[in-house]
Amino acid sequence: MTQTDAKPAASGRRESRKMSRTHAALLEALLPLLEEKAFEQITVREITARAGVGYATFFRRYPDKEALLHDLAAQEIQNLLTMTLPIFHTADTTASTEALCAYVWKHRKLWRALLTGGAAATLKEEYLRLALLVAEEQMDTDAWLPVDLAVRFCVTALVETLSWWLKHDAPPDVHVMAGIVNRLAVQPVFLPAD
Amino acid sequence: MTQTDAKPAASGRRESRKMSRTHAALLEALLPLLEEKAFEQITVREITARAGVGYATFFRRYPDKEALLHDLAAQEIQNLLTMTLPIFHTADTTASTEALCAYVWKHRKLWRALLTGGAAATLKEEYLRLALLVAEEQMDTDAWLPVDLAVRFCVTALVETLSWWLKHDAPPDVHVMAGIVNRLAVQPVFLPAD
DNA sequence: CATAAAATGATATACTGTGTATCATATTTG
DNA sequence: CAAATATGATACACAGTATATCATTTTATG
Repeated sequence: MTQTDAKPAASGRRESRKMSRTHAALLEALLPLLEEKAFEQITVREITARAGVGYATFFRRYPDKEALLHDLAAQEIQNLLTMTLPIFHTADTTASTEALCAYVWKHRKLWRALLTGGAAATLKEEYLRLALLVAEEQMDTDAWLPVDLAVRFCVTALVETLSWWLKHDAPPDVHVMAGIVNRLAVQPVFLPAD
Repeated sequence: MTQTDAKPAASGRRESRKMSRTHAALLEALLPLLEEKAFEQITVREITARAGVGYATFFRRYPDKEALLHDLAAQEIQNLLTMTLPIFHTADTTASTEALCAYVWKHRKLWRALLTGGAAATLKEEYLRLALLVAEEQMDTDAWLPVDLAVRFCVTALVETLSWWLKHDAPPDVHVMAGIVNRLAVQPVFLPAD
């Protein structure tokens, strides 16, 4: 994910091997650190030390820690969103939900780091931002529930249930988890009956 | 809330008038700051400046910012939890949910500051901590949903919907909001039918 | 292969914020 | 009034961020 274009630098200039190595080293250094501690208390020094890269070099590529996290997560978030959207266009939401859970489970090492550390809040915000963009046009819930609240609820419930899943000691299998996600995060939005 | 026992200091020693004034000044200084910006980017210097209190004096009472926030919010969180619990012991959850929303609306100035700033995460954690303590004994959901996940979901959904409510420009009235909260945060846990 | 361009490492520096220590002053308590 | 103590002001050590500089290494190019 994101081997290229970390810092497009305006004009399309290629990334030398050296830059690529530095780039990859920083990305690969963050992941294990996210498994160890919360994102907020990871220092740039730790990242650069683990990456085997000079401290100042970090700021030549990223303006701050958050940019590195975004670079690491952006593509994965987009993927997850792409798998989330079909849920709201199908009569039977079960299949889509199960596909979503299967995807997360397949990439659970990455998602565990992204969701169970202190990075979760940042991740959720970015996810929410993208989701709200496509919500107005694509998603239509019943009038009793404002669309923006519906999106917020779904994303929040999804992130919460998934992070519970990924940090659980004896996690339910994909099918069972999909059922839970469906009932907690999806169905409530589509059950308008009073 | 919490005029007394901010720092029990082991042996029960009374709090002089001077201490009380300092104590109250700090608590009352945090609230307006929370309405202005996220908790993380509020500095101790700002708090003490607004409280009209020396910088070092802050650390004589609280070990850090978080302790002050906790002191400010602890009682309110307990109150909210007390109003939340009945929801899970009644057949008709509507009445309890409505009482909860009415309470939050009545204290909306405080809760808006607590939930819509960067303090929300800390608040939610504390709320969750207390809720999990009483969950095992009091709350019983259907077997398909692990109790700890049920509690996490409810608290998360509750905090999310309430903070949406409090930061909304034209917020729904208490009755309508109670209906939304009921459907999004409460019912999903109690609708076991497949 | 030689040379210019570019990225890096190492280091110094400015800055912000935290938390502690000290001491003179003001206030409370007995 | 006198002792105890809370406060204000200040200095300080410390950690982390972000920038700047320059010598060195690597890469690109003729």
